[in-house]
Amino acid sequence: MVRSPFFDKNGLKKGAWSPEEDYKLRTYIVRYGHWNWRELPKFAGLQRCGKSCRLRWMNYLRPGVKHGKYSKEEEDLIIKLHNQLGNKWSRIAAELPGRTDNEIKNHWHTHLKKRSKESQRESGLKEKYSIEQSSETSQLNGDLKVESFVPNTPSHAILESFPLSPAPSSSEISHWTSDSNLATLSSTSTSSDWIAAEDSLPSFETFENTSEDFWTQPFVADQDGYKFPMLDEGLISSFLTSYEDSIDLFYKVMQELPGN
DNA sequence: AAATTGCCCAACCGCCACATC
DNA sequence: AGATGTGGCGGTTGGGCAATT
Repeated sequence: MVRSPFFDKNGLKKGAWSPEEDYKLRTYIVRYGHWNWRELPKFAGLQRCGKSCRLRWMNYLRPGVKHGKYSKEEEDLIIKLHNQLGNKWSRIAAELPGRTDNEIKNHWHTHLKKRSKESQRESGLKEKYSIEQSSETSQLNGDLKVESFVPNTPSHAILESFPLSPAPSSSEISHWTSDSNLATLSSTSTSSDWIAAEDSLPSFETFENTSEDFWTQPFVADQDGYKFPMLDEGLISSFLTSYEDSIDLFYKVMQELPGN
């Protein structure tokens, strides 16, 4: 489905990401943030260009990114927004929590473009029909109002269905309550080990907001060989604890919602 | 069962806007 | 004011996979 991995002339890896690469990128960003995409791969131990890392993070690894089936409401909203904004995928994505511009763009081209054309044709036919009808009926009975075609749902209806967005899905969160299994990984670990370890990682956002001068600190290397700015240990552990607490709370709330 | 076709989506590429020097 | 660096956006592509022949 994706390009097979290969190395370009500059020695940079291209193509599909391995679980190990995902793990390295996610671990690095969760711990230290994306302070500079160009430099980040070097520090994270990745043979990728910064752009590739950014894309992988934004479209796949970032907490809260939803994958899988689109709801009818989401599809209607995409069509509506596309009618209003055109191919402004990032603007459209901003209205759909958890969906990325890339994913929406793909979904549009593979599913919705056809549907949109069909409904436009239908509405065109309806309009034509209604004009013909109304001119006929008005001639006979005077004016008659014809209901216009309204295929869309208001955007707030979608937004209200994601009260805590952007946030990880409940299935992701259930794996994020500790990062204890990270320490057990090594170069001999299997793909599923890397995937399981990845799923245990928390978001960086809270931490990022906590320390404004985070990236002005000098760099050191941690036990995994990652380089990162020097930080107060207490700050890191308080971030992890508070994040885990809020995740637990969120998970509890999700379980108590109707339908769960 | 094998070959062909078309769909789907992750990832790449080029360009642009903005920030910084 | 111009050069350079970086992030972000939108168009396009490669190739796995399921459906069809």
